[in-house]
Amino acid sequence: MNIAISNTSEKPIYQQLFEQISAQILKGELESAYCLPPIRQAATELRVSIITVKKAWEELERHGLIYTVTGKGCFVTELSSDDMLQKRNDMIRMQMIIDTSYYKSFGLTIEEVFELLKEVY
Amino acid sequence: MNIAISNTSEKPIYQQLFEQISAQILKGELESAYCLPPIRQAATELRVSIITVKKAWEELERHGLIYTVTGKGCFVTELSSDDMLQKRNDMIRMQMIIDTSYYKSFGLTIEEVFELLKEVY
Amino acid sequence: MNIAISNTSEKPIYQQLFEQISAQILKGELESAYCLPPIRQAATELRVSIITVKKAWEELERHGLIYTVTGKGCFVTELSSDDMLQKRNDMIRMQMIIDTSYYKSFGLTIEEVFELLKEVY
Amino acid sequence: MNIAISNTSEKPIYQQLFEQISAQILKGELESAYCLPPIRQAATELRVSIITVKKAWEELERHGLIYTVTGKGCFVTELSSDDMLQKRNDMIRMQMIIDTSYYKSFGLTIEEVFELLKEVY
DNA sequence: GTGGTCTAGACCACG
DNA sequence: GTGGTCTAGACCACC
Repeated sequence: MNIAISNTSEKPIYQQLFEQISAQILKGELESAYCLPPIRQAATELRVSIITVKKAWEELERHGLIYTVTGKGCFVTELSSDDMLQKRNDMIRMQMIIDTSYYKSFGLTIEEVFELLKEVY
Repeated sequence: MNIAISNTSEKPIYQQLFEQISAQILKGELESAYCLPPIRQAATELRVSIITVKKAWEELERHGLIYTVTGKGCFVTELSSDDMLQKRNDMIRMQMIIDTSYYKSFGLTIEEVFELLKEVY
Repeated sequence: MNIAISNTSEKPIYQQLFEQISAQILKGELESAYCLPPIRQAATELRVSIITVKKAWEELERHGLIYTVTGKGCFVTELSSDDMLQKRNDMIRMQMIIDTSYYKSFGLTIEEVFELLKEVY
Repeated sequence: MNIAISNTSEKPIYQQLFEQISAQILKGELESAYCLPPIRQAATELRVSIITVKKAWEELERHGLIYTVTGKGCFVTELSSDDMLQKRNDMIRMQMIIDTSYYKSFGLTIEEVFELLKEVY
């Protein structure tokens, strides 16, 4: 569990959990069929509520990144590299649509976006 | 008042108001010393509560984009083009720091970000 | 009329008027029996509402600093230097009671107040 | 909650709340990471509206004196004694600039201010 | 007329 | 349970 949680962030904790674990899965850091720790253990480790962990796991399952075997645990779905790349890009693109709409509202051209992004990155 | 409000959006209404108006000011669409509509009128027009409008206006004032004269109304602060560009870029950069941290968590290089961004923009 | 008005200040304009004129009177800058400008003229000069000027003049009269002769104008009350000093100190002391209660709430001793005041003055 | 509220004061209630609590924090009366009472409870105790409390809390947060964890509560920011002294003096100095401008308008020297202040304190 | 403040009461997301 | 948001409606000071 290599997770960093910020209690003060505006992002809900379950969302932080979901984002970080899905990123790890899609980067290939968590192998296929890897068994996630039981939610109670994860909750203890991360010092968050069980409900919070459960919500994050559900979100992962809804995105097809893990599957639950009742009584056994939660396992990382087996995905081909292509599928992983596909899913990764889908998730990023979805976020980018929101991000760019913000930039556009300020009248930025894509060149200006690149310029500023380079500074920040 | 050229404002679009989404009641279903996850973003609070006052935040939407703030973002859109600040964008309009920093794009130069609202001239210096322009008098914003009275909060009660704005609230009626936009079909939101007075308090929601007030909260947005307060945020604008806190960012130095407008100033309030009690009993008279709220006016757009006079800013030089340089100041406006500065403030605009500050606001965007602030958002970009959040955006890029998300991209980075997926292990994307800046080139990959540009690639995907170009598709979306 | 040597008056500076701030529209953005939190202090109401009539209060600003009252404070500045009473200060001028009690500093002896406005001679006894000096005739203040008619409220309409003052309002035009200062670019404020007649009502605002009237309110300030009323406040001055209530404090015994001017007196009104209907149809003739408003005149500075004749005061001995002692009376002036007395009134001046009364006004300042009244304000100081409020000011010091704020300092005290932070647990400041009078020595610390002096220290900080010296920096600011 | 050792707070005294004056409904007759010219100062808005949320401002009174803010001033008294910030003073308590900066005097070290409220320990770091101390959890403020829930806004609803505070509102009931103090017999004011929830919104009034919330506004005061927001002001405290904006000044970096507390931080909010949604769903958990509001906590006093951990500050070093130096930071606390710094912030305390900043707040007082800010007020003193206003206070002294009033004294100055009467032509008072700093010695005269000290003299009168000593009487009042 | 304007904004400033306060109230009571509701619904939601998060933990 | 917590805070976050939104609503409708009221009263006040100022201009």
